[in-house]
Amino acid sequence: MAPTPKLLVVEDDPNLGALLAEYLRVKGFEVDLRADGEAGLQAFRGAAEAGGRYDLLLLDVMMPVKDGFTLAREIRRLDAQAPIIFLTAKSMKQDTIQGFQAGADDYLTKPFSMEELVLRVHAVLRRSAGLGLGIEQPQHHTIGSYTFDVRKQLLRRGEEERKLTTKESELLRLLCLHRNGLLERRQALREIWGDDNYFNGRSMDVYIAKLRKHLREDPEVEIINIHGQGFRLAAREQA
Amino acid sequence: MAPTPKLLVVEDDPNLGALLAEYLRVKGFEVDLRADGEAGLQAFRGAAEAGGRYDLLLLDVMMPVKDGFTLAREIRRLDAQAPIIFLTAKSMKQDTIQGFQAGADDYLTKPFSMEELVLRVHAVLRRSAGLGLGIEQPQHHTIGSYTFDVRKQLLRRGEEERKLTTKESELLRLLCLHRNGLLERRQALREIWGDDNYFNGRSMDVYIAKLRKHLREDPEVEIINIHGQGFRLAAREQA
DNA sequence: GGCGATCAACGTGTCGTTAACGTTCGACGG
DNA sequence: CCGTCGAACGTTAACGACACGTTGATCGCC
Repeated sequence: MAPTPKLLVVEDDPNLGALLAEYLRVKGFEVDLRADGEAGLQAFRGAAEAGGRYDLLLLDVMMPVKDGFTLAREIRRLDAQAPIIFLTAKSMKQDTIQGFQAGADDYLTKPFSMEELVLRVHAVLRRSAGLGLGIEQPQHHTIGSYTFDVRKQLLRRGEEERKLTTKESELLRLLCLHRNGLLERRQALREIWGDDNYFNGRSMDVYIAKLRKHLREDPEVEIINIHGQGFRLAAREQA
Repeated sequence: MAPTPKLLVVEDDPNLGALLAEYLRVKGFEVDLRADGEAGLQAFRGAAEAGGRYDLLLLDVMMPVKDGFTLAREIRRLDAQAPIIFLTAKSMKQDTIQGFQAGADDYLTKPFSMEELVLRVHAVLRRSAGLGLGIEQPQHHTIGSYTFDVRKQLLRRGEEERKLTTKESELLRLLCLHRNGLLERRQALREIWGDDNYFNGRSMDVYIAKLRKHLREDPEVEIINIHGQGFRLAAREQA
């Protein structure tokens, strides 16, 4: 997921579709937009034939020509692990919705906020990153004498157990993935904050400070700044 | 359970059935799919005659020809310890659901996420591995010094015995399934309430409070909030 | 009416951002 | 080398937004 993730949005409402595509592009995604299921399927096929691949599919459920669920089924036949997020309408009956939702990696009920959408997209991409290669995203890191549980946002050292906030956790997670290497400022900012402006940069520095505080009981663990570049988590893998 | 576990999925909705089967195959299971109870029974018999055996059955409850519950009873006559997970609809009455629970190792309420399904499948397989004789897996949990009977909705501690309401019981059940792990807010809301809006969220908080009250006699049992993520039931498995 | 579930309201705590100010870094000219 | 300066970074505190906890009222259904 290092470069810009590629999304396919299939949404028949042209207004909403354009809005979604535009917003997601601003947030740093590459977006293809199609207006119905048939066109969506063609886009998916086209990408596959061109040797490419969508990282994530956003499918409206209620569409003319071919609904989102049917489309999902056909796509899953081509690529069974393509991550899919459904966009469902509030007005749908629970019963009819059930089937759709069951096959999704996630789903959003309209109306939803753009912010919420981006959050979900990131979550699903993170989960499915490296899935095809059978590389499970580690849920658990060892940092010197600490252990860090990503999902539970918990940092343990012996009996001590600290709850981390979401941002602390996300940042520490990225640092762990680049352990003893360089975590670039921009990359971290874009992945966690979605945008690297001045203020987000300051915010990130605040969180670096918080993490250093959390980790300072083990003198062998350090978060080192590389001026103008980023940060490096210096720590050995095993206690 | 060392090699690929073999599952039988019986689901009349062809869309959902295909999705389930494909997803589970991607996740490393061998999957047979049947569209109604009668066909499901034949598949089960066929496997037995061929000297084989399914490791787990996933049965939709509402099906034409032969519903999931009837099918389960007939299968249990042939193999009393066949692990079974039911797929139930939200719209079902609680009463009938409780009947199903009696014969189930677990059940999922539609809509559920694929992730959740795989989690439960693994859990049941783990439990049923090396189970020995045809002991029906009782649907009850140990929570610190409490025991929780899901079917009877009873929470016991020593001589004390509290009746739980339906919602209390469902919520506690989900917490138990994720014991010491994270039960995501959205997931719980969707599974129990069917929708995660503001008010359902408040409602769930009300029930979390009630459960904490029920469980506060054992100081080692805690329901911990993970801000913005969900809840964690911290408790040891055995008293 | 009694009970369970939801709704509404309000208090409390947590989180993330921002501001403010201090410190370090590195380039550059003397 | 050394001194200077601006930019980048470090840290703390404060604030606003919002998630959570709790209580009591209300609704709907035996």
